[in-house]
Amino acid sequence: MSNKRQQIIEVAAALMHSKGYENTKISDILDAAQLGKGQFYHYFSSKHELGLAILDHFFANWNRRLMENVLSSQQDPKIKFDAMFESIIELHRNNQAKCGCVFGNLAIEMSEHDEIFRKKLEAVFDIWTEKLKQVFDNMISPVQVESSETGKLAQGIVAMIEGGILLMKNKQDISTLVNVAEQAKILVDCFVQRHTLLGVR
Amino acid sequence: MSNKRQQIIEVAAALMHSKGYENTKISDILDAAQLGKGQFYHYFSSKHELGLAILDHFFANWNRRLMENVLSSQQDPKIKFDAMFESIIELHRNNQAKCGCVFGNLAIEMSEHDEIFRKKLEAVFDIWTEKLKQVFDNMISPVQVESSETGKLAQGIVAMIEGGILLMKNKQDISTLVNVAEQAKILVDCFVQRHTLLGVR
Amino acid sequence: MSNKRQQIIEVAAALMHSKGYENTKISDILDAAQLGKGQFYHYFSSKHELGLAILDHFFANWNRRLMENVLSSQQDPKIKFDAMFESIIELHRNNQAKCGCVFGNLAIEMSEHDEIFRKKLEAVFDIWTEKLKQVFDNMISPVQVESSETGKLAQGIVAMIEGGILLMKNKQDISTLVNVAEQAKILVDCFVQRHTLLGVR
Amino acid sequence: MSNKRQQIIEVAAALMHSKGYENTKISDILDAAQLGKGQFYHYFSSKHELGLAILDHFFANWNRRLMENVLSSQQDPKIKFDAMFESIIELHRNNQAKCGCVFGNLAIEMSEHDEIFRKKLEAVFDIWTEKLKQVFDNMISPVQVESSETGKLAQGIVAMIEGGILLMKNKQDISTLVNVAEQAKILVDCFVQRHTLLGVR
DNA sequence: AATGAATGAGGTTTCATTCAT
DNA sequence: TATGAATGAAACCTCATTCAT
Repeated sequence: MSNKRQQIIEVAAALMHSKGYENTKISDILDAAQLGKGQFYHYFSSKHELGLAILDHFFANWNRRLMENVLSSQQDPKIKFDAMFESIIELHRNNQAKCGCVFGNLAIEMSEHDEIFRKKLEAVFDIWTEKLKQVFDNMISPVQVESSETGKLAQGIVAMIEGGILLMKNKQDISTLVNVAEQAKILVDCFVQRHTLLGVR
Repeated sequence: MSNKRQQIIEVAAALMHSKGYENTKISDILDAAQLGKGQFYHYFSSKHELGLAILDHFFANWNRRLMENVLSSQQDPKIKFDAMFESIIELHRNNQAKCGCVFGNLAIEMSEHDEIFRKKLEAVFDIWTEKLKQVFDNMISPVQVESSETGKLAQGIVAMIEGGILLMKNKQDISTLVNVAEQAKILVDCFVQRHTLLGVR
Repeated sequence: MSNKRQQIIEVAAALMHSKGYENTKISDILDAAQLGKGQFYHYFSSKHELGLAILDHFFANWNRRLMENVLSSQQDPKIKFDAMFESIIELHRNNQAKCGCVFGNLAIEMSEHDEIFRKKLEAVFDIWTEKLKQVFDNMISPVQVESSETGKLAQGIVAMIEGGILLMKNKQDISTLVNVAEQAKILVDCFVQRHTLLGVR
Repeated sequence: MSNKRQQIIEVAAALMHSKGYENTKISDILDAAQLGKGQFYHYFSSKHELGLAILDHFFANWNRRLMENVLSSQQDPKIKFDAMFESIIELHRNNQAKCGCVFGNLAIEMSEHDEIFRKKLEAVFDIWTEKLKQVFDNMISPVQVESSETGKLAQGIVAMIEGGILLMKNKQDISTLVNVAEQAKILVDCFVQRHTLLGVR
């Protein structure tokens, strides 16, 4: 895979994060990457293919940064859970709280009318939910709860984060996300308390 | 306000809910409304103005249906809270869980690059949050908590709903939203329990 | 059907006759018709649709001029047959023997890769063959031959004419077509002689 | 002449036979020949030059297969004439009756706007006509007819074949060509009969 | 000889908006 | 009001050809 291709992906990824798929024009990309008019189709067969490549690019980064480095580390599950929020908040603080979550953004823009995007994005949210579920399982272990319980909690937490980012993007204010993260922690604390108390009994 | 103008708004609202602002073409609207191509600019000065009118239209409906009829009714706050979820879930079930929330959709598409849309949408979420806050205040009354507490919870709940709708739209499966609603209720229950117990003391 | 649409068809028909489908560019058409850039798609949904409209236009003219006015007239079949050649030769003389037959041209350019064009063109050749068959049937009537005999002769004559036009276009010399027409008449004379002699017996 | 050059010609010939000159893209050729994108201009100065080389390639094959092996053999002229049709029909049967005659195809596509192609193609048809004329001269020998008579017949036969192939390509049905070949033989039989009877007298 | 990146003109198509009637 | 024609910038994409290595 050539260097230029990667360069295009990176430049375009920033544009697409900020402007969405449709509103990112190929000419914008080529201008930003300082490439000639005909170059784009040397590296991508279509704008759609680029969009998917960008999604893969974001997925890879996110997977490494959050799923592997944070949620799969050997630390205490509570610490991992908190670290996830720190990482997410840090990211959006760097973006002035304006861009939102690429996955959420694209889910809203593309899911209804593009099945390929929809499936890829579904995988992102599924992986996230599953990883969080494992973290929650560990939080209450050795107590065992019906497996679907932690899975449902995990989905609720992912929803809170995505919704929190959405509100933050609209308000262009990071504190919105910070507050929603607090609420998410409370929900998890509730859950843990309920189940560890039960376990102790 | 003429009849035709309202007709355009209603037809366009459905399109914009499903396809977003940019992907809704004026010609699509006029085709769907069975109006001549020149009609549009008699009623709207630009596509942008139509977009805002549609947003107002959605706001008015939503305000009446949810804010007034449900959240401002004289019923028990818990019942109102549950009724809100029922109403939301009913709406999305009718849409085959595919369209998502117009406000969330437009927030993601427009907030970063269109300040007017951003402000209007911000108002929607602010009103919602404020109304919910009052419901939560009533749930724990006569206990008094620091005002910001219920406000933060309300924001968390709005985030959960928006995030739940986002995940639902991506999965095209209403059960996602149903589950997230459950989690939201749990969070509120936790809150209420914590504060009413304290209050009793 | 608007005037401009017809104007575009006529301008484009001349270009497509001379340059073929692919080599006729929409910008050429708009230049020739003195229309602005965006006009084309007001009248046609695609270049392909225009191509088919042009084909219909040529078909209508050809059908009226040759099939109806000449081959369906009440005259003696031999006279009709000769008149057909005169009409065809006259047409190509006016074109300096350069353009060839639109139907033959498009058959060669489009048949293999465009089923819609192929079918429309097939209809042209089928109608022509059928009309000629009837003329031949009349030439030898009241003698009856197996029906397929005159049909096969008719197909052979159509082939000669199309091939004659092809050679003429390549040589840019009308005399090629004139000679091939002579040969075609000889073939028909042979046929008539063989069957009327038999009939006399 | 290098090996690769010949390889390009052969691959491109097949493409150009099926798709014509304009619709055969250099990148298609290089893909099909499994060569790098920069290779083309080492072997050809332009697409135009390649087109002419392909024409020469087809001409050489055709000349050997039909003009020399068949029409110039030492056999009886009637047998040679029939063998020519067998060879042609065999060729098109192998092509599923879809491609048509390269020479006819290119004559229609190129003659009007490319004088070099036109001349080369004219030579093909002239050679063919001349060779057929000799065959016909031999059929009626020792009877002598005015030389132009057999020449005109020959041109008529070439026209029939090209027209028959054109109709066959449009119908995608080999039986069209088979029938036209029958009609061509009838025309020649007529001619021979007329002149040998005269000659016997 | 060989590779694939680079160029850039130009192709079809889209669309918000304006104009003429 | 109402109609649809007109405009033209700009979108995505194609492709013959040239360049750098």
